[in-house]
Amino acid sequence: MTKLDYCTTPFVDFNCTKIFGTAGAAAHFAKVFGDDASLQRTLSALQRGPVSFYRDNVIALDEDIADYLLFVISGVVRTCKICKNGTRSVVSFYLPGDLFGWAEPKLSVSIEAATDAEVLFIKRSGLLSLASRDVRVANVLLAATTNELARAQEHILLMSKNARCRVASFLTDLWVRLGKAKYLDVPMSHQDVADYLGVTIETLSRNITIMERSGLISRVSPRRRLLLQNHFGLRHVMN
Amino acid sequence: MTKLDYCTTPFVDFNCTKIFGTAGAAAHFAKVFGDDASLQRTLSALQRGPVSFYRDNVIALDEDIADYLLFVISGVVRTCKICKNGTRSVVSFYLPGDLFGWAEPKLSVSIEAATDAEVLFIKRSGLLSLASRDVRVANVLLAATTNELARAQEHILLMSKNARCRVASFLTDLWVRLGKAKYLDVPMSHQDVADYLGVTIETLSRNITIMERSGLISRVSPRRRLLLQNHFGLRHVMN
DNA sequence: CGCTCATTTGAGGAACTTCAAGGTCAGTGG
DNA sequence: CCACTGACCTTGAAGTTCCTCAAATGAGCG
Repeated sequence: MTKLDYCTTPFVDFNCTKIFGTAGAAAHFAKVFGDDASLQRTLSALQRGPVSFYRDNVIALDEDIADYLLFVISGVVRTCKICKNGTRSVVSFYLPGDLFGWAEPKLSVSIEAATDAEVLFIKRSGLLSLASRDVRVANVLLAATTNELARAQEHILLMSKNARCRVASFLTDLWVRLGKAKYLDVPMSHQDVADYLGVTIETLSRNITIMERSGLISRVSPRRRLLLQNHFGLRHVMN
Repeated sequence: MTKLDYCTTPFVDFNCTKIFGTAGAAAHFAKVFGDDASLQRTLSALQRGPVSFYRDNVIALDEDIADYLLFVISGVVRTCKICKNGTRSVVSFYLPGDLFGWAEPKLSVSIEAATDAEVLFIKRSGLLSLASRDVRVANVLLAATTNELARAQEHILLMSKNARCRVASFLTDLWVRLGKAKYLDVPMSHQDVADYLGVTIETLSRNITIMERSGLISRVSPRRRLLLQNHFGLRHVMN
């Protein structure tokens, strides 16, 4: 867990350049909500953005009123909590295509950009009333929520395992979520990963080294690029 | 974490005596769904039970198809997972009034009675189509899900703290969920609590002893009855 | 009373954290 | 081009927490 002095800048930059126009956002949206034109129009009336954030920008603070759901267009968004003793825990990472923010009525975590990221804000009340009229929307919302719940429960299970297993599981899971590319480019900092896994960065680093030495993974040239070499072995470490 | 030999009897007793009639179930239901008579009739057409389970009975196995949502009428229900190395983790406890079971499409945990318990089964598909017609039902479902999600996220935060903090938080949280009675009668076994907190029963026991010695709590005569004496001190231990 | 099961206590060892130092890399200015 | 800087990651050594194994104690029940 990080100490408070690692904490992110408490600065909301709502005026970042909009990289995507609404067309780009709609394309991302279509993957989730389908491509019904009239539905898309209704949805785009509810949305605000996309808004761009730089790494470590705060998107919404703990205790804020949760009026908007968030839809990640690019980058990685983290939800985290700083406790009184100054340690930080990362509750979840959200990748492009993820829809989240169901807290009622206030946030219990703060929402921050783990990398440079673009986020769409969708008025919660509007989406809810739309869902009561359109079953497709309701199903998307239900799916998003149950998916997030399933992920949270997996996270709980992970946290009662040892560090090696947590790291192996995290890397494999991230590799799957990012589309099983040849290389795994870990997009967030090791500090973020460590705070997500409930270990120190030193323990994280040591366990990556151990797994590298036993031939399960290897570090490749750019900053945080890994090659998962022995998936069978990784699964064994994951239990 | 428990070893496999502590595991629950893999035996489903669907023929236990029905203790409550439908009237009793309806009363519990009304607290959640309101007391509209016609809505109650529609709901009772979807429900099955209440079914009684003895402690440690399996209600539904991991990997089962999740056709039904569960509504706890009495007792405590736990969801848990046994991993390959034989250790068990408890993901969540559900108390009377809790509605849960949103896994899609298969369960990823098994559902078991942590104490003798009565459970109502509600056809998922029926409840969903009812929700698309009745906003009240939809809201109840949304509230149940977001509530469960919030609880899961709290659990994640808990798991990255030390053992003392986890135990204190668990006891306080349980005391609140059970209605802040004078005494806290912990309904589930220490093994269940330990597996929920990701510590051994020995660590759990030692930390209860330590908190008792420092005057935060005290053990009272019946089996697992505690008195939370110093709520301020407890909050301090919880961070 | 004597059985069983659940819980508590103790001692030793493993895993993880803490503290401290060293290394790597990209950006910056001489 | 090269040294300097700061952010980030890695490594080492010492200390703490928690787990494991083992035994004792306590509670409920025939």
